[in-house]
Amino acid sequence: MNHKVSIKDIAKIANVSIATVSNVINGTGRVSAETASKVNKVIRELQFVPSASARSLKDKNSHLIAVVVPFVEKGILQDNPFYWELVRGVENGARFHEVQVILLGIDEHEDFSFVKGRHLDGLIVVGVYEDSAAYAKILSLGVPCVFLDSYLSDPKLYQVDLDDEAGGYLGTKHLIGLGHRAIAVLTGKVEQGGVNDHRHQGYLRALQESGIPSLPELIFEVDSSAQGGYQAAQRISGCRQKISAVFAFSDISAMGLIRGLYDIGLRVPDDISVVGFDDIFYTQHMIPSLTTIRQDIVSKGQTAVNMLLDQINGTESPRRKVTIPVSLVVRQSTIPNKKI
Amino acid sequence: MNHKVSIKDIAKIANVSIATVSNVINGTGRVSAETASKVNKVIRELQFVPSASARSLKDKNSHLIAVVVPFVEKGILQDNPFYWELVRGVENGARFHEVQVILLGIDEHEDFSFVKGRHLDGLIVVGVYEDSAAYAKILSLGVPCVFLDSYLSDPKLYQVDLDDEAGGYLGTKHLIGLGHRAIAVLTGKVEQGGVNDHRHQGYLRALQESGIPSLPELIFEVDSSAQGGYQAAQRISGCRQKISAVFAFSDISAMGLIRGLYDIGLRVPDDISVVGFDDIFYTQHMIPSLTTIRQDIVSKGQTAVNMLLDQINGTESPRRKVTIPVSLVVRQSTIPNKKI
DNA sequence: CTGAAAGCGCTTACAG
DNA sequence: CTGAAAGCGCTTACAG
Repeated sequence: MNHKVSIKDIAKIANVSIATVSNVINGTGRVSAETASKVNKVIRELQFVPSASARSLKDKNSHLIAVVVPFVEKGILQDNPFYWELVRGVENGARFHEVQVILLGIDEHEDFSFVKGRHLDGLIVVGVYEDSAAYAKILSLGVPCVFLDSYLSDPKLYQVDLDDEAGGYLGTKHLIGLGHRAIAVLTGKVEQGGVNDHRHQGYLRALQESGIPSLPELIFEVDSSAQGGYQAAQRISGCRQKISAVFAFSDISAMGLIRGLYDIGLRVPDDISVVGFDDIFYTQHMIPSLTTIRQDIVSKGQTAVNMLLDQINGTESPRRKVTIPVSLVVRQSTIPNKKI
Repeated sequence: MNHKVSIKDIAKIANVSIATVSNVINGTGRVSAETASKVNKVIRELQFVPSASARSLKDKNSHLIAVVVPFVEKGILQDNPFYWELVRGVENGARFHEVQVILLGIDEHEDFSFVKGRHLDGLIVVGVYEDSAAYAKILSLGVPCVFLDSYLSDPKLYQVDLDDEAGGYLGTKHLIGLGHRAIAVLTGKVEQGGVNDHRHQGYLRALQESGIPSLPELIFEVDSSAQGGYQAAQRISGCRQKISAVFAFSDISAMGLIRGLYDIGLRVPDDISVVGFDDIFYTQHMIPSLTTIRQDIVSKGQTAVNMLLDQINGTESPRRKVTIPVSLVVRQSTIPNKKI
């Protein structure tokens, strides 16, 4: 289209130097009100927008951050809608600060060269493990980061986590309160000290508190996916222990589980009670609606952005680690244990 | 951290000029194999990554595209997981071409200055209407665009749409085949010539083909959301016509509807059959699982990226308009009309 | 209060 | 095959 207008064009038309135009734009230096308004007028007329590339070439910051999420398989992002919620939160928080968000899936071969290449101001990293290659590479980048759901041990790191232990505890406690004793858990992949491990710890604490022994055969380490939950149904119904309740560590696996149980003739909640985790938006529309542990995913994303920007701007907030609270939402998928 | 290494550092160490380094990096000009390998070695050693800002300052293209999606309310993205699927497709397609993706929610006040500011190479725009302010502004930008689900009349525009009319036809035909005659539709917001209008046209065609009169009282223009579907349940059960089947133009509203019907004592499919639209991943895990019109959302995103990049690179493909096919997936939510 | 000039890290004709 | 130089659009000391 129309040959891109630059600061030079503005300067020429406004009859000032480019330095002055720059000063007007950035509110730096001292400019007379008169000159400023003259320049601003021209800027408006020509719809001038400063070049981000030129700026970041000098400045050394790009007002660009990336949300880094792991791929499931090569090249394709996780299909858990959880990520969408998170990204919505990040977009929302970033927008408020005039920063733009690049979305980025990574696998173990990612070399993160784009971080340098694009002069990214910072990274929001979701779910990396301490011993992963990605983690090491990210740290070596020396760029501001906020880690989500990662439970990293280094206290210097900025992290946003959920109170997973409390979630595990609350869900289990709820079931115990309903008279259930043989409570199975669908943990998803358990990494030492990771999200699911913490939820599991909460489960154990609740059990212990009520003097219920924890049985290893009640732990099902199946995939955190609908398929994973679906497949678990078989194993649960075939279990020696007559399981009366299941706590799935993700709504998505709870959904698969319920469907799986249904297909082998078991009804929720009549035959088995089920508790999920996350409170993904559609849990309330399921039949039966799902009792679950609620977390505010959008606010998690917003919190992460804010921490990242504080870090970038040197407004070092004292809080390096934020824990988002959870709560229990009781719906229809859990009822008192009838065999009591 | 370590003072950013530039092309100059490489040149100095490799004992060549910066022009040569540039040529090696880009495979341009003529460079002896010897020199090239020497330069490459230094690049590798210093882990040099060229600056995207500096490049785009010269080049005039940034290898950055944006996915533009409308906000529901101010500042927050739609919560329909449909968008996540789409974004996954775009990320995947873009990755393959070494382009990065900015995610951007817009409302009617968006001025799109970031497009100029960031020198974006192109835009993938989801669901804008011909008479919207956003549409006019986007066109005036003069930047390559691909419009998704927008049904714009200008034949010059690059567009990816779904075969919505066929979808509307297939779903309705399926219900008619099962003996249903009083078939209600939950349309979502109908814009003249838009997505839902096309689906509605398909519905009308199927009806007409079977000699079934179309009754205006069977058209429910409720929100394409779980809430919208939920609220429609009341009106549907209270309708004069004894409705035996409902075709919801989104899975998300079908889900809300089924739940709403359930809450007032109506069972799907026994009392009412329901067909959805989209085949969002969890439809197969619902109880009953949902009969729906399937579209491949991920491939829609991929197609859009490819068209956009062809356009950017001047590899003008002859196809300006691509229509993604739909198919019917029969599951448990539809059964023969018993009152026949 | 305002302007001339250097420089950010590249690419691209143009010489040689 | 290789290099010196200009220039992309800004910002930032530094003069005046």
